[in-house]
Amino acid sequence: MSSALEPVDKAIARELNADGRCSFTDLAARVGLSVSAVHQRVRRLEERGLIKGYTARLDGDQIGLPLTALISLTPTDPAAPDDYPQRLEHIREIEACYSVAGDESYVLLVRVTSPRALEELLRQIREVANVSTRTTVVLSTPFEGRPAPI
Amino acid sequence: MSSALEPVDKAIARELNADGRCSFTDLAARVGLSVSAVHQRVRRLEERGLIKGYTARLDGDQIGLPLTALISLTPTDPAAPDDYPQRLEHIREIEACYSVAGDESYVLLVRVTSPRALEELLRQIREVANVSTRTTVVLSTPFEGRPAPI
DNA sequence: TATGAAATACGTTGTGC
DNA sequence: GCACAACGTATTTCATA
Repeated sequence: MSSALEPVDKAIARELNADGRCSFTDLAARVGLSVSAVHQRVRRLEERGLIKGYTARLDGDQIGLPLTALISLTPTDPAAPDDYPQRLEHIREIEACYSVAGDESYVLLVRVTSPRALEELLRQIREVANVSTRTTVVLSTPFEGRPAPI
Repeated sequence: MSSALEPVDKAIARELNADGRCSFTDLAARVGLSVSAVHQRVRRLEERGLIKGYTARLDGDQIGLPLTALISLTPTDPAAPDDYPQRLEHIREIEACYSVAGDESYVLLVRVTSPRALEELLRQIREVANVSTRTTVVLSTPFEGRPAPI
């Protein structure tokens, strides 16, 4: 197994998760280490893949993607090889893809410009992955992307 | 309605969404504007709420939250006032809360340490929000948090 | 809104512990 | 693995167009 996560690294991860643009100077102060030590540790966390990247959280409505949906996938041909994520990866409207336990095989989180765009996206997903879909439209998002409980 | 999104602001949002720690200097070069102009625009996008914040994307396994689940909520008492998000907000294991169209009222995305923690979380959600739950366990995450198609 | 310049703060690397 | 110091670069503000 991978080596245990030290409290300092945990604190660094927590702080950067809550504020991804936090300066190394601030970060150092918050975790009680020198700037260069923090710098070194952040680099290692990035290399390890514990920190997978940094992103600005955007408002869907304001960037022209006001329609969010959850799409559950069921293979049409149960004997087909399970390469669905690969087949779907190039579709940029798909923000996330989860392999799930339950009646269906995958759940996708998608963002589109309009109901028409959703219709077209569903057609594309069914075609490219050979699946049937069940779509749950998101009416509103009380909250999203909250900091992890670490 | 809010004023239309200019191409430059769109580009800024796209770049920061893809790389949240990108420097203003780089950003300026990428969108073809001076550093101070970009600085000004980023501030405005933050104030407008188009940029809601910045975050480091973390690996659930490595931070000790290896179990992800989607939880659908159905109110036990259909006559009760709909203040579910408020009731659930304090539970930090809940990363996102979507109000959805369909058989159920809400879908939650949660991350926990173990099956036992999930069991306890479900108990807590049912108690605090007076709902019944349907849980879909995530087996693996082929991809997540990809950049928005803008 | 944009730019360019000036002052301050920060990132980054090397050295020694 | 950490701290300190030194250098170059980035951020931030302001004056000006």
